[in-house]
Amino acid sequence: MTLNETLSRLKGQGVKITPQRLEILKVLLDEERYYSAEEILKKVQERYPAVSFDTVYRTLYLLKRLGLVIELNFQGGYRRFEFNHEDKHHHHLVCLKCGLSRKLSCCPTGCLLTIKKEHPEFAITGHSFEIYGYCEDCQEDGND
Amino acid sequence: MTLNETLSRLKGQGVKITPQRLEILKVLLDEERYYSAEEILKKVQERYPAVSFDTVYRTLYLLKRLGLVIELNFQGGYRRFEFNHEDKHHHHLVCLKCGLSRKLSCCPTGCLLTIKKEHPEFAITGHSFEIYGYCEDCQEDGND
DNA sequence: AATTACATCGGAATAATTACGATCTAGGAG
DNA sequence: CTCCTAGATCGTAATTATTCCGATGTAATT
Repeated sequence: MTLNETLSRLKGQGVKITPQRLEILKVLLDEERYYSAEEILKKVQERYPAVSFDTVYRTLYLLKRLGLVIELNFQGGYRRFEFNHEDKHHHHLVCLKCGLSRKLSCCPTGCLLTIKKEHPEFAITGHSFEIYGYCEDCQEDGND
Repeated sequence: MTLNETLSRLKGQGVKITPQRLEILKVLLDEERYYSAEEILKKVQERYPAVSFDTVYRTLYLLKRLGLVIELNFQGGYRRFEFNHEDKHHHHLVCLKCGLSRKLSCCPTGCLLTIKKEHPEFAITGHSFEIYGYCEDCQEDGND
């Protein structure tokens, strides 16, 4: 999705476009990877030094509620955020070091169907499927 | 795995069995579900009121390193811990309200193979696959 | 029973996230 | 274009989860 498409979609939902929100969106759209809240803050502060964490978190959760951002909970309790370029749901291959993510072509739907049959009493609301490892660049540095 | 099996396995690894560790193990073995660190602390304090968070966290990560405990990162950044009853890797159906978990019979190995072929440059170290929802009991109360 | 390496306690430090009152501003109305 | 107002932001403080640390205690070996 382009920045303009995103903006008009936001306007359509009655969301105000502030310079801070615009900058956060630019950061998210710039690179296809998971960002920590702090990374986003730092990048936005390069242009708007006064931006606060509050704004970053509020904007991220706003975008998440609207389906434009995906949140991932890494092992160790680290949360990261990525722009949801497509509308349809998909999974990721994620680098544990730099946060780079690659979209995956497959989704374990077969498993899901089996599970729904096996546990009809359970109200399933969602699932996670992420593959972790180290990308080409991060394998070279010692990864700990 | 029974408590005794677990204890002898720990002794075999040179781990001291303290009353606190014993109590934490009893809590984990009692019920098949994910616990937050705080829940475990509370339960252990029923018997040993002086136990500290430090001990709980240290013990959990000790058990995790030894493969006896699994850690899961819930949406929202909540970390929870469960005893790993079996040695072989498996996934869970998890209740977002009470933490109850049911072991799943299937693992998306098909997907994994496809992905390995598609991204040979990526060093895969692990994957997560969890299904979220509400268990029978928690559907009745308003779930938010 | 003595020894000692490792555990624990309690509280303080750190880190991540959320809350809040005062101030500011995007975008619609006139 | 200017005014108006709901909603956004700032700066900071509060909250929450987790980790650290020095003093003390203890499991298990000798």
